[in-house]
Amino acid sequence: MTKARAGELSVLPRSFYRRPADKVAPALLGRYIVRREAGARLILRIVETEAYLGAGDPASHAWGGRRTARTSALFRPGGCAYVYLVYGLHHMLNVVTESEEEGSAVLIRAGEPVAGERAMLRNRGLVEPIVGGALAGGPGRLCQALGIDLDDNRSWLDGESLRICRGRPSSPSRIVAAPRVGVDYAGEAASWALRFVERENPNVSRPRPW
DNA sequence: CGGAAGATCCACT
DNA sequence: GTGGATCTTCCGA
Repeated sequence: MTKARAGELSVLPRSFYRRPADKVAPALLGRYIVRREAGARLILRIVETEAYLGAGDPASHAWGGRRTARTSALFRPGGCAYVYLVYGLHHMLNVVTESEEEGSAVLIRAGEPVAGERAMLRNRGLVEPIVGGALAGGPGRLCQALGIDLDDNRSWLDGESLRICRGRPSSPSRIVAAPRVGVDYAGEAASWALRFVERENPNVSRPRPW
């Protein structure tokens, strides 16, 4: 676990998110998610993301301009969180991109522990230190490790309790693009290379595209 | 109003 | 590799 340095903890400006999701997604690799929880600071370095392009993307919750109570946060301005529940069990953390009403976002799929690993283990309901990469490898695990739930839906990602900071951006040569996970229902869009991972990073979820 | 499916994870074979 | 957990949302009748 590498220590976070001061410059790495400056928050990303909202303008960072005001561009297409397929540009934001790779640019988020290496950034730090910083969670404040009861005085403790939990930090994950982002190592895997997926872009969801909005109304024109059959895999997106905004497909065809669909808009419901659950997905309303997806239509907020870039820089907000969109959190929802799948399978009745797992929370998913998304970053809204572009300007409001676009319905585009980036799903945060995996992170590498930088600080607060103890608290994350507790949040996961684990006692023993974790086996390689599984602490926050996967979107459900990541949310559980950080204690993210529907209370975080609609919040800005530059706030006290949850923010994304500059971190150490992944070098472009180590970024791999691949099809998104779990979107077989989306037809041809299931093969679009909108999943971005840091190559060889053990925290990346399955299947590993390298 | 019913039913099906879901941007997942874990345990077990 | 397969199936079960668990429940909200959404669409069609």
